[in-house]
Amino acid sequence: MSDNRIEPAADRREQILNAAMVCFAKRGFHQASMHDISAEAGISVGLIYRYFENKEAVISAMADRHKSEIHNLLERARQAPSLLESLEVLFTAHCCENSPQVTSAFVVDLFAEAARNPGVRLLVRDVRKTAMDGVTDLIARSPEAKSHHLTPRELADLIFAVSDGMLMRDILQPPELSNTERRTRQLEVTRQLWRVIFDTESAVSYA
Amino acid sequence: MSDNRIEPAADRREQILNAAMVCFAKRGFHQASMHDISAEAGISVGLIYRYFENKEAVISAMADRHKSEIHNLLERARQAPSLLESLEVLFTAHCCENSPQVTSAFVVDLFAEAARNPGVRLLVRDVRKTAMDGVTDLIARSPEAKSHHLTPRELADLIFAVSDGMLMRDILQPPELSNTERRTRQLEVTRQLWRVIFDTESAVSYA
Amino acid sequence: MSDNRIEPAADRREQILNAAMVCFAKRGFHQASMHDISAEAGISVGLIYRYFENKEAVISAMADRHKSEIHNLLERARQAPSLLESLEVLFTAHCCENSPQVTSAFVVDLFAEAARNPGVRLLVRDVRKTAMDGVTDLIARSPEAKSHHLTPRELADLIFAVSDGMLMRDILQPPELSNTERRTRQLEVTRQLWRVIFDTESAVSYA
Amino acid sequence: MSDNRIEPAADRREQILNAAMVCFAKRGFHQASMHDISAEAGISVGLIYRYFENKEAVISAMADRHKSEIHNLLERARQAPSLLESLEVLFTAHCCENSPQVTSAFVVDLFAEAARNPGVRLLVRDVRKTAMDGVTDLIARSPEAKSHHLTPRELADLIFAVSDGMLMRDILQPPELSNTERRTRQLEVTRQLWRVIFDTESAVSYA
DNA sequence: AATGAATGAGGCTTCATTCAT
DNA sequence: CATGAATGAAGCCTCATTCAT
Repeated sequence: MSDNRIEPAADRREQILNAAMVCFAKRGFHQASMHDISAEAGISVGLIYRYFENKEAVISAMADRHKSEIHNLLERARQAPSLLESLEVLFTAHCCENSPQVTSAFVVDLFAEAARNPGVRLLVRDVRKTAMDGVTDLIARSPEAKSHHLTPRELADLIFAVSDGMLMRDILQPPELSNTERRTRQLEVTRQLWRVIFDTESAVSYA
Repeated sequence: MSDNRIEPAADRREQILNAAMVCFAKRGFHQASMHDISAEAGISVGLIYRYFENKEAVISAMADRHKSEIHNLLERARQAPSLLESLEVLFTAHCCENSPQVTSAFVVDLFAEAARNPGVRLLVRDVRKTAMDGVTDLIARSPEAKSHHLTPRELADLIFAVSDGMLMRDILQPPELSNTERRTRQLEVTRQLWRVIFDTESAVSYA
Repeated sequence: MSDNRIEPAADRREQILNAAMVCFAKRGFHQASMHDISAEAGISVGLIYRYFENKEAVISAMADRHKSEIHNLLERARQAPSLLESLEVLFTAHCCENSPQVTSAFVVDLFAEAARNPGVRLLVRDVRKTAMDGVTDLIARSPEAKSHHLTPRELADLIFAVSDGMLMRDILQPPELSNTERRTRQLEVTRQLWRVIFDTESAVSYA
Repeated sequence: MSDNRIEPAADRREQILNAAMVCFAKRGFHQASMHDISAEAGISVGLIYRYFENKEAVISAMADRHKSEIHNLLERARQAPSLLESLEVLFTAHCCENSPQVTSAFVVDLFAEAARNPGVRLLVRDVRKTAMDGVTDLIARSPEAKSHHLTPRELADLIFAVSDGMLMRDILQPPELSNTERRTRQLEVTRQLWRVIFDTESAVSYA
């Protein structure tokens, strides 16, 4: 009565997408071959075509998974006890093997793809919008932001820019760096952003 | 006595790199074929190989051009009359057809390539370091930053993150958007960042 | 229940190698294109690469087949009732469509390749050594050679030199010559060699 | 009054052919590129086409040079004081840097080419005929062969076969072997051939 | 006479995709 | 459902040859 027989088709799709994610992160969308993916998944090439119309469809499905992963991330962020902790969740997801869909290399590739592929662009745009709305809401509800002279939306804009920028920064790290180390570095910037946005000392220093 | 015969070899390289930039921005490094590039440059495929050992070498040369373009950008930023204006130069270079080497799509592709290609990674890392040092210096010399509670380096970190993040955001814009419009949007964020970092009102609001 | 399904993979390799042999003999290793081979084999180009890593590997496999063909030849020679008949087997193998791996043009190309390609050189050297040992043994066991003033090894040296030389001679024959005719000419030389080495009349004439 | 200005055109041809010989011996006819040859000759590619219609013509000219080299060789052999010494000259020409046109690798390539290229085949056939006639004559005039039970032509056939066979054998030698060493090995076989053909002891042993 | 930039056909190889089993 | 052999278009690169200078 193992639960991997409940929805075999869906499972297969997952299995393939997991393998594809490994390959895409390792080699990039267009450098990873269907054979790479089938080998990583331990199945035959032909089987992939039973579950996905073509390679493009795998990429799209991947982007879809990214979308739902971002949703989860947002949910986790929402449940954090404070806004700072929410931000820390958002900013370090790509240093966490639980969220392989947020790997820096993958996300950057996703954007590169979005730049040429209208379908992916729409999808990513949609993801960003949802995420942005979520974070705006998060901020709006946080006591710290109440009296800030920037609107919640403006703050969310900034926060997302920094988050994306850190993804790109992460790519330049030596690949042998551990997740924990990379996480530490990302947290430093998070805290700086925090202080810049909310720290009252900035006021004092100008007094 | 036309001036297109002064340095034929160097000119050819430039011509090829210009064409390559167009193709890379349009289709991505690995999706652009050598034939695409030769056609865009109006020459034969074989000729490219007189000037570049292989496609990889074209990509590297491209990354090199990006490096010097960033140097120029930094110089221009340095000459701006105020720190805010420096930042505006830095943040809008990719909305300007004078700087095709800073096109958002190209830069994102460059990072995607850096994620797998150690040679490109080192180069991009080097570019970032130089640029970061330049901006840190810029900040250190600006009166506004003197009494800031974040160090110039920390501020530069933030500024770069935002700058990179905005590149990624730029990619999601509809492609038909004009440079001016895109520029306007980028400037909004720049100003928000500025206010967050330096605006004294933030202090007041906490009073 | 046709017997062409027994060992599909091995059969494919054979099929490809057979086609390659035809092409190599007709045009030479480096003049024969992969397309030529695929066309001769009646398959697609890509399929060759499922069975051989690259063209070099096809050449090597070809050299390997030559090796085993030479082994067979030696075996046949060993089973001949007399040394003379053994030599006739050895000297006329290249005039026989049963042994396409000993075609003169192919063997000469193999040596030409051996001159530049260390891998092939080692392989051919190995083949020669084995063959030489076999022939030396053949001679040592023959009654005619017992009292010869040259050692079996020295005789084998000579015999091989003549055999190789006849391959080269064979190349200069008009291509329209039939196998039987070419065979006849080769046998003449074989018999001359025989008489020179073993004929007692040579003694008489000096008496 | 330097003599390299008497026939500039002829000199250029020689210079090119010398370079071509180096390249052909090193890489083979079809693996050597026109650029290789021009670089070896220290001239431009285009210049080769002023002296030769195309690559094929260079190969043919090369074969022609081989022909005259063989003529010279024959002349030298003819002037040797004894038949044995004539044979030694003939059998070791390819171990001598004075005769680069008889390099083993080159000659084998020439035969490989002759197998597909009718023009080259005719030429090589012609060379062999002349050489064969020369050697037949040499033998006919030598006292040793007078009373031999094989005709001079038959002996020449054998001698040529051995000579060619030794060329092929030479190819398998390790490339680092010096000319002197290779020469020594070739002479051993020459002497064995000699003893087999002419040594009276062969008679005695059968007595 | 000499150069070498330029061309483009053609070679090797890969890979998305199909289909018989 | 699953396999993997098979296809062939397309990509990278080389090289014989030409031609403006």
